[in-house]
Amino acid sequence: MLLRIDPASAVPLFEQLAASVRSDASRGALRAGDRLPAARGVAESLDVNVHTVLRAYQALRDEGLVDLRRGRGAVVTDLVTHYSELGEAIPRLVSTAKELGLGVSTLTAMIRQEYGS
Amino acid sequence: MLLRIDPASAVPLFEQLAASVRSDASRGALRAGDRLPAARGVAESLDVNVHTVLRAYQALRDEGLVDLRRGRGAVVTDLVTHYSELGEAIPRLVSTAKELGLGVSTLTAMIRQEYGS
DNA sequence: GTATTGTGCTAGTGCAAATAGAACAATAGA
DNA sequence: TCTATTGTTCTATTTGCACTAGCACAATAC
Repeated sequence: MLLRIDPASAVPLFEQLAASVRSDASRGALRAGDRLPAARGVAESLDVNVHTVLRAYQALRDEGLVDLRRGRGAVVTDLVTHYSELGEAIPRLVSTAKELGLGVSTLTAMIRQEYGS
Repeated sequence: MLLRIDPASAVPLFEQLAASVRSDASRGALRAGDRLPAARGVAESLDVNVHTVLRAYQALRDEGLVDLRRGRGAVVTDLVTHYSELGEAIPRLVSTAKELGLGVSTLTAMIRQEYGS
């Protein structure tokens, strides 16, 4: 379990952290019952604030990927199996978009639009 | 040509405006040579600032979807044909994500992650 | 019992979105 | 050519969010 961030990116740190976990989930590197590293430890090793890490964890809890409780930490739920199902569809769409010369923000904006309808 | 926004959304107004145009493009409702409504008119009818509309137009210009010049307005380029090619792949992915119970931000975050790799 | 871990609170800083007003420049059309 | 239209550029202000910081609190594990 390794969390990665790019401090220079425009994407918020807490979103990068959550995305890092989701990425592991869709790659099959995470299984139900696995425990994410403690927020305080992550914060120290990445040199970010504890609240920032916890905000990422809470985002993952809101979408049901982890179970979050004090004393115990962040535990991956059964939902993780669903994430790996998207592990094929997403790279396919992204490569298509790249071939067409579409940027990230363009593609995500189109998806947001589609979601709302 | 109808631009729609949701002032209550967390998504920036200028991005919503750009997304609205992209949506029309991918639906085939826009053709090369079509002209977007003047920024001042859009701003007035949607009750937003002119600069906000122009920022959306400039974003569309940066990605090559429109040609932007004073006096003439925003004219849709040939790139619009590419957008319609994604008109099938995106709804398919989105419906899959919805079936899995994934939210918008989750899906877009996963795509951002995939894009960077 | 004690350390660990998330929860909740207040407060401050920095940045981007959005608004506002004005002057300017290129294009279209009469 | 003259005039209205339309995007461009500039400065300035307000607002909200991300992030940091420190602290006390509560639940869980060992």
